Amino acid sequence: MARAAGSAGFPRAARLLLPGDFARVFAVRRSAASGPLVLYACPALSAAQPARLGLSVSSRIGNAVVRNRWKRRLREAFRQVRARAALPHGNDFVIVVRSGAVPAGAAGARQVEEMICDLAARVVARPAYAAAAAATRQGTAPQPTTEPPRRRR
RNA sequence: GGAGCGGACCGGAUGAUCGCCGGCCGGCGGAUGCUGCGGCGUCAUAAGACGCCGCGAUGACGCUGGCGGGAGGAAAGUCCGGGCUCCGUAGGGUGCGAUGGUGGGUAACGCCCACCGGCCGCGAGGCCAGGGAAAGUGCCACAGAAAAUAGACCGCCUGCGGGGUUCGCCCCGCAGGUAAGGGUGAAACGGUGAGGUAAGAGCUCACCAGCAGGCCGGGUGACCGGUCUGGCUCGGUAAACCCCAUCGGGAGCAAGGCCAAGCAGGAAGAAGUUCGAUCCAGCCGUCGCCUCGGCACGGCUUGUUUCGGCACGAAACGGCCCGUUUCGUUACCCCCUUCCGGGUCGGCUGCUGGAGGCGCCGGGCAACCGGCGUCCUAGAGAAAUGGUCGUCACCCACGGGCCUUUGCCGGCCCGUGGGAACAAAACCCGGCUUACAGGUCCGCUCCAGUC
RNA sequence: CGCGGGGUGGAGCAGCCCGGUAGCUCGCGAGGCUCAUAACCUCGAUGUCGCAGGUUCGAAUCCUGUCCCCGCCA
Repeated sequence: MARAAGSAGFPRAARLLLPGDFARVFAVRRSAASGPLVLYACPALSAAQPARLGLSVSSRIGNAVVRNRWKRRLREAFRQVRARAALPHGNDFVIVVRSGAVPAGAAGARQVEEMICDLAARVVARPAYAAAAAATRQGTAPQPTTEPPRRRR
């Protein structure tokens, strides 16, 4: 099991790494957007599990340096927020980057942290999300995990 | 001092703290499998419980501590070349593609070095797809008479006819000669001089330029120098087709190997029988043997087994042909081929020590090669090398002070504010190309000044 | 990783193979027709042919390099 949520570390277990994880999060279709970021959320299989993060930065954003800069900035911000226990447990998040400019410096880092907290709180607070969470935890509706994400075609 | 040419190199340093990736060394827990990890099933849900399978005392797994390591000169673009892996093998011709002075370097190259030739620059130097146009085909707009086996628009000359005349000749037409002169064009079929002619013309001659061939000398060679002969002169374009020479089998680490898990199969298909050998079977024969049913030997075949040859079909063989190899050829099944469909996309490995870096010596003009010594320097995988706060160094702007100067310029110090590029390994190397803040060093050229 | 296509007035496309004049439709501007608008008629303007270099007398076209956009395969 992963270590306690109060820890400041950011182990691999706190990351979304498999294509299936991403597909499940996108299939739930619960998102909020603010500025350059879009945050997708999905109830995890166990509600006590600490929050997990996945990143999606397309090549449209910039070259490899810019994309890596975004990912590091977001991982660091997520780590800080997670250490303060400011994120609701039992959720998986995927953050999609929409625009190119990376916020720099300490002020930029704080800004990103606030943005993540705000977006996560907004998505999780919705009534529809609570219903989805209940359905997932019941185990009666595990369809989003197996359903392919490209339904809009 | 100014302007410039060629080459080599650096790509911030350091500290605190919090993180990430992988390596090594520990500590604690840890089973006659009830406690760990992975998977499956059932039940349930807040973490879970139970069962089964596999792994784990060579220590799995969890927690935790320490040590040392962690992007580039282009890691980039993916434009070439190789290693490596698989395609059972990597053959000949043709096609296709690439390359294109010569010699060398190299694992190899479209790369590098040296040299040759051409062009540019006062020079240091720079650039060049730089084989063949007398093997063939095509094209050369507009202008111009004519644009490629040359060609008569004006002009010049001769002859004939007509007309005019100041009797010198002039004008018009026709036929012919002529490439000297005109003008066009990117390009007009050698140049100068003399002879020659009705006028002219390489028509002839001398010299020069250029072409082809022979010989001599130098060089490994590209080529250079000299000499003789020839026809007297030959347009450009091959980054137009083409010819010649050389090279190239295909795919790519998502290659390939192992483990786990999972699923579902279906449809269609062409081509043989003649010959040789052989096994079995049957029939016939034999002054053969004998326990009278067989054995032995020989021959035959509408049969039959296997092999070979030939023929046909398919594949290896992703252009085609030949050749080679494999499989198949009465029907069904199997096999083979083609088409459609289904499942997986998890883990381990390949995975980093190599055509490797540095130093010295030797060979070579050099690229590079050889020897010796020494060093170990990233291995991620939704993809690690980062965040924050300082200090120092660098650059820019502004302000102030000092030095220098007639002044501008310039130099040093302090303060404030800002900036700090291009860009991140993805199997590994050798190159090429492109991007790049700022800076360092070496060699050389030209111009000006001083001694 | 491997491969293919494209970049031409404001928009969408021809022209490129086989070099010499950049054209079509819509749009835009002016004028006409109409009481007026649309439609229609006449006229007109607008092009570094993505960029750089080369071959050629001459390049949108041929060659090389480079930048950007779109797509395909596993």
